[in-house]
Amino acid sequence: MSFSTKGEYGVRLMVQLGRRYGGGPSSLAEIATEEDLPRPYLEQLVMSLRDAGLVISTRGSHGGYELARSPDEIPMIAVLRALEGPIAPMICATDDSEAAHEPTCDRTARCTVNFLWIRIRDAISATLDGMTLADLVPERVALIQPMNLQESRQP
Amino acid sequence: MSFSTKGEYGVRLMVQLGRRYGGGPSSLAEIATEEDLPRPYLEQLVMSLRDAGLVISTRGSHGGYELARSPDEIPMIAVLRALEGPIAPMICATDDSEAAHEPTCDRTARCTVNFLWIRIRDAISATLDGMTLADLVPERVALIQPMNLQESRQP
DNA sequence: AGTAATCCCGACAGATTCGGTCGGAATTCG
DNA sequence: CGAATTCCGACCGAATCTGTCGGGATTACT
Repeated sequence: MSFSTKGEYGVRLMVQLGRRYGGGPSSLAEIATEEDLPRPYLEQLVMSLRDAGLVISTRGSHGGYELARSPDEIPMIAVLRALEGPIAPMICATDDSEAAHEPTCDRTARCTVNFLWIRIRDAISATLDGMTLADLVPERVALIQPMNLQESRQP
Repeated sequence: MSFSTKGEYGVRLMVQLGRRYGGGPSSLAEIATEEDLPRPYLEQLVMSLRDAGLVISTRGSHGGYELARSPDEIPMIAVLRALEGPIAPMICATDDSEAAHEPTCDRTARCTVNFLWIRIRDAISATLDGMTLADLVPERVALIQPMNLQESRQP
């Protein structure tokens, strides 16, 4: 099971915006060139990010997109939720409204199976909860958290 | 991002086989009825499980499928890999051959992004590594690990 | 031997999603 | 005004998902 390229492209877009943070809006054409991604496709993705309040847009000439907040205030779980939808390995394990969605499970044997999806969902959420965009912006990764790269190599 | 119904149906199938473990082969028709799933579709799924060595088949009349080993010797990560393919949130984070697939990443900015996918992958793998089919077979869940259900409710 | 049950296997097919493309309208800056 | 840019909806080919169908191979039972 995998994320789609929406997730990948969108995160790369956010990283680029992170590097440019504080320098005013950047045009999509600029970012599409730098990341070698199709600009019209990025247009679609950035809409989701804008609707989620993660980036703000400036229309007209010299317009573009920029982060709505500083990178360390943008949790990666919010980015991926905006791009890929709710983080749920299975419908019966959505994490949006945390309470009272048990009735969606109708059969008995499946409850034990549900337990599996919930564990997976929680593992992903826990990982994403601990990360912000700042952890992925190159300068900060190199300066502040070099040990994270070491940790993740061979766990 | 989510697993497909292949994963769900396949796991439910395995749980059913877990409950019947030790009682000889069970026909797919039987399991399809009990889980209310389309039998021809289950046929496809069970092929993957058989090819992965997780279940063994007996042909002919009174034939069917049964677990290849006892439930506590079947790690859930093997079940999901057989059903859904490699557990990788993104192509650059496959976990099959653990060494030397860095060269697939060609751009520089993406390396920091790759770091994210690897963390997610590791989180899922770690969760799945700790679970076997025995954890999902109803009787054992109720008798041996009731506290797990408590733990996972509101983390 | 015959028959019923069952796995095995490949082909097909409708729906949905993925991964974009295209064209144009609206907005803003110079 | 004109150029740059976002905004937005429509469209589209390919792949995947979620099955269905038909028949062949194998075995147990009578």
